[in-house]
Amino acid sequence: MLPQAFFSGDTVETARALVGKYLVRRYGRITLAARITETEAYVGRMDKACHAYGYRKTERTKTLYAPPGTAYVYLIYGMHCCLNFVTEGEGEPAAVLVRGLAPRYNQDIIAENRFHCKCGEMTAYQKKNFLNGPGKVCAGMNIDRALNGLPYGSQELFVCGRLEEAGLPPCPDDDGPLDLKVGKRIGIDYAEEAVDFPWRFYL
DNA sequence: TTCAGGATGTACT
DNA sequence: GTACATCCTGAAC
Repeated sequence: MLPQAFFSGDTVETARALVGKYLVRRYGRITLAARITETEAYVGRMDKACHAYGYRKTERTKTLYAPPGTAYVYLIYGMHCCLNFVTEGEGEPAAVLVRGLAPRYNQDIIAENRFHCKCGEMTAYQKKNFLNGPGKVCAGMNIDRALNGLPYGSQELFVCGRLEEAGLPPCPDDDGPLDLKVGKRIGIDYAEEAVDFPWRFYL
């Protein structure tokens, strides 16, 4: 498991560093794992796209002020959940949004959560649109608002640098250098000058 | 393969 | 009442 200190530094750097790491989700007797392929940084201090812009503090945003590594999960567009990890020091509202994943362990269960069918039964369209969006990430990994505020270090949800750290078989495809790309964030057209910040990282 | 449009509930003004 | 860090469907090409 990555140490909590991984999340305590600069938010943009943390977003960059999270790409290629592994998200591990445990519930009941089930363990799911997936590689993080896409992230975005949100910084309340000066970022109009962030829910806590200008240190706004409400019932929803209070989780952003929690210690680093805390899970921030909220509902968007009335029907989808988004998963973030809180960054920087406690009291400093910032987070990294997990926008995309590549399944690595128990793919059949992830497919079941997402499409109510097994991996082998997915259509080409479903394979292409498996976990390539924040709402899809939460659906596949069985993440909802019940996890909002979960402290980092819980066995229910954490991040590790290698699958072996979670007792899972490694994925040889993941060896080698990362082809990391940088771009503008998505779906924040209202955020004025912040729409152009190059705070999105993806493979 | 791309596009437009609708679903849907909560937070905030 | 308005906006929202989205996803899916169906139709056209």
